[in-house]
Amino acid sequence: MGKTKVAGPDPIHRLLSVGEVAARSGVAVSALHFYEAKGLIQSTRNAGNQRRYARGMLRRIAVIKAAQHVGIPLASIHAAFEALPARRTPDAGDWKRLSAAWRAELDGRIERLVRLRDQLQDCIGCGCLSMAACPLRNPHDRLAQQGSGPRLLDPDPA
Amino acid sequence: MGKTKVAGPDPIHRLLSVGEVAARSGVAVSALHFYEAKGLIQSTRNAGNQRRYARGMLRRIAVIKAAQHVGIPLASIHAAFEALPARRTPDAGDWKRLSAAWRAELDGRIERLVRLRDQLQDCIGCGCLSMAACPLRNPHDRLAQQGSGPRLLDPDPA
DNA sequence: GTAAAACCTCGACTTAACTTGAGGTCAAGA
DNA sequence: TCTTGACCTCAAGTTAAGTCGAGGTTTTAC
Repeated sequence: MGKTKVAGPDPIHRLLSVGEVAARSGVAVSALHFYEAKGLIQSTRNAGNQRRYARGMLRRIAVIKAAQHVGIPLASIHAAFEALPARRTPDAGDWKRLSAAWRAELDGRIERLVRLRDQLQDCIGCGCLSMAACPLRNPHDRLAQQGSGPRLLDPDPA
Repeated sequence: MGKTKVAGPDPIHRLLSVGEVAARSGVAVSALHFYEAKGLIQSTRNAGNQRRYARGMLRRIAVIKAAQHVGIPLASIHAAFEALPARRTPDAGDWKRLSAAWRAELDGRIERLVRLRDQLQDCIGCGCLSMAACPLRNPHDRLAQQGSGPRLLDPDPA
């Protein structure tokens, strides 16, 4: 990827082309198209039907990336964005609420992962999956009762 | 799913059919076929070309499920299994080594997730992605240098 | 001995999150 | 003006981890 030309010191209100947004956000042009199709970002069009982005979109994209990075699926990000003010640019308070919600989700996920880690060690490491204490154990005398087999470890509340 | 018939108290060396394994492991028959195609499990065939599993395969499947549950992809599970003794049944020590390796991986993942959670809060929550201290910030003066954009947060070492 | 249940293979479909390519248009510099 | 390079749309491909169905065989139970 060569560098996208940037025409000098941009006036603060200049709209950005899709290539510029891609370069600055580190997201591929195709991904931006994709996000737009999914309703995660918006753009206006110029006379020649090319996308033009307001600078604020960069923050939105940064938030998308951050959320993705911690494993939040696009669908959830989309849902969270729906809760943001309709068309006015979200302010500090808006973003703060968003991050608090995700923080809670992450706390839960971390906690779950810690539990799983410990169980994994007990279960695989014990060398005997037939021990009564082992959650991994699948007792011969208790076959799949619910059609979904033994719920090893814990069910994913996602 | 109706219950699969089990012909009384099975002799300990009887081989299991795919349906029995499915019922006991809680894994669908189609998934067992899939795992076999991927080389994660093995079976022999009877005269009529039907799969027959040694009892030990149940443990292997339990380990697959446990690993999957903590987010380890099948490809990695497969790789880990390659390190197990070729055709002899893995013993306690073998499984112990495996779980230790995964434990380490999980420790890393948890640690990373904790860091990300804290950064997420600082970055999104701060209400100003342009602050110098914010890792999410994408400075105007430092455009994507390596063709992959700013490495927000931290790269995934998986 | 026959019917139902379980099994077989193979190909197509599913979701997520994109990428790649084809075929065509728009914009900017020499 | 002309030629790139950036952009457009839309369709199809990709990976993971399976599921589902069709069409056909084997086993089991009565």
